[in-house]
Amino acid sequence: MSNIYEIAKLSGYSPSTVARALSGNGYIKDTTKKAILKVAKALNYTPTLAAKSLRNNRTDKILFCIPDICNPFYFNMIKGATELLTKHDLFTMLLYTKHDLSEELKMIELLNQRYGDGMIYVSFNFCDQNIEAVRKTNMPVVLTNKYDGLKEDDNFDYVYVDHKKGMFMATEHLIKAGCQHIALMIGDLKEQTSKERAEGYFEALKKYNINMNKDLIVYADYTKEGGYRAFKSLLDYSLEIDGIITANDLMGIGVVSLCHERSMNISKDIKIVSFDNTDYARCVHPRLSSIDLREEEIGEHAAKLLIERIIKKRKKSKKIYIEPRLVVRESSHRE
Amino acid sequence: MSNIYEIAKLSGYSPSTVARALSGNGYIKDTTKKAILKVAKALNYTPTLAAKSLRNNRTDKILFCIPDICNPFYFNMIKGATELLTKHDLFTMLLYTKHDLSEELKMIELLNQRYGDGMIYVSFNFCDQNIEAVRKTNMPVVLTNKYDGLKEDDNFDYVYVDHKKGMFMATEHLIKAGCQHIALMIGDLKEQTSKERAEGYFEALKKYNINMNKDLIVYADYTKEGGYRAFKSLLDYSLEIDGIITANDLMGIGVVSLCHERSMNISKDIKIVSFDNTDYARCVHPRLSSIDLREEEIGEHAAKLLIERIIKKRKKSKKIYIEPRLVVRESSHRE
DNA sequence: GTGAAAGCGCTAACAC
DNA sequence: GTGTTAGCGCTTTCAC
Repeated sequence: MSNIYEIAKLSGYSPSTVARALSGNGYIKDTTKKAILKVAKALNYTPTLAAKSLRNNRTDKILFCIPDICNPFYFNMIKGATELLTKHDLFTMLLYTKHDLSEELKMIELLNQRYGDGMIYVSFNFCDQNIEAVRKTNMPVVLTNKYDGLKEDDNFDYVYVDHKKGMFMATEHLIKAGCQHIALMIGDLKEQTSKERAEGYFEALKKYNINMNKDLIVYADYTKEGGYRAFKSLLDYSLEIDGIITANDLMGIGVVSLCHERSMNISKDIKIVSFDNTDYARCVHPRLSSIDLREEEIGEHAAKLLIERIIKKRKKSKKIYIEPRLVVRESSHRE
Repeated sequence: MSNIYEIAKLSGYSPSTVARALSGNGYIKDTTKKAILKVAKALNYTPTLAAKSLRNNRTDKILFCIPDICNPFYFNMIKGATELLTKHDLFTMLLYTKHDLSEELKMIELLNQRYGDGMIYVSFNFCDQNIEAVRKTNMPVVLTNKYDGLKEDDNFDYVYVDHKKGMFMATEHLIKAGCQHIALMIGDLKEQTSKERAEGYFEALKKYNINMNKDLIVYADYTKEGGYRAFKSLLDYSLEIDGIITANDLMGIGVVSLCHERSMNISKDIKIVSFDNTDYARCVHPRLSSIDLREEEIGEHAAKLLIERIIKKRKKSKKIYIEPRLVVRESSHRE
């Protein structure tokens, strides 16, 4: 690796003149600049990031923590964010936390060590531990979910999609389509996102005076296989079911699989609405109705907030609220 | 941010003693160590990466370049690699290149600036330009594909899956299942991976004395929509087709969509084999037969090679060869 | 056992 | 318009 001093030696100029030539800042004669750049090129010079960021306290990188890279739900979010960040010469560093708190804490520690200038933090479960760790970093962090334990002087930005409302919309849609026995397939209610979503389901049932049947709620792990198994146990319980909402598309696909296996007619025998509106929702037959959480916009907004903090030095926190959207497809058509 | 000097001041010890306490290296009295660590904790001290890596010429990060995060093909590869790297305290930094050469060059430039200690480089198209850029970095890079233009003194590691053989297996499978008019849906043949795969198709046809019909080859862009459109144009050409191989699962799903739309009986009217064997292959009905390229193992091997270079200082290059595998499912069952 | 000091490569303030 | 210098926070060698 060559450095500024080598270029200085070879070109016969001082290191600071070399620096001027390379950075474009400060006064410099055109001929010397050219001469220096020529030497730099010959040496295949590239600035060393570590030195630069030690000096400037900037890394030009953004940490993007996602729970799971295998879930297409995050693709568009990543895309939306990355595109905007790139425009401001910020690189996106993807880190995946495997849905695991201790991994999340490691990533926050990375921010603390200044692996990046800021973080977009996606988690299903903001809790006291991870939020406290984020507080300690004292760095720009955008949360992509609500967290109810915020303190008075907390200064986080966040982009919030109303999961509860999304679930309300899904449930209402099935009710209006004529369903009376609507099952809910959801994750661990200790996780905040699952909890919020479940609340939307309860609220909709209440509004339409439908009695909640606890046996119609099954728990699964947000995977296709999990959805398949959970739906099987539900069916084997021999309950009357005419609609089901799954808390993500992958589980929805698991449900579809089993319907095919058992020759159930989707939309006639049972209507399905899922969550996330990813590519997967359009892969199966019939295609799944799904709640669109508008991830690309979440990503864009998160990036925007971060850019404001880092580049424009905004001090006050901002909260952005995004409305979910119901996308109706064949899996829940009225006969 | 606190640093070693602050801790030194507050604890009453010199910076170098503080460093000893924090690193665990060198002689230090147990009581002073404890005292120093206490202060460090009180100040919420974390070492600054930039300073560390400037000094040590190590970042403990690995750059992982992938063409497309939206393609589940890479998931398992990332998983396989990350798990191994994590065990050696190397963090994986995902960078996606959007299938774009200039983006790839940017990522290589990042390596040059020592954003990471090494790189796992996935590309559909290793060409003189990107390979030359990699050469110039003089850093450990593992290529996950073959590149024919290697020079005598090149010292790259690579993990190589035989795409040609995979395609040969797919084609042979359809032939043995009774297909006579096998279409091929593939990407731009200027891209090396597409080209290799196409060769496997030609070779299999040749071996079984089936005349190659150029009209049966369609080009698509490795997306579901692209597959759908390409297959449509193929059908509208009113050719006799009893089998089709798609160069990835997403295009395969596009084909399945159209089959459903036109009420074609998959496996009876037309047999389908796709490539990659991702989750998507098991999402549709009937499930797709697919060539498994064993991505998780690719990732693991790539990580292993990199670790050997970085930690064990291996100097000589290594090449690892992985055999593809055919996974037969309902889309290509013999009647 | 502890302290002092140099240097990784860059930037920016200041001197000439 | 160019050169000198100090310092970012850490590690490591040498001195005591």
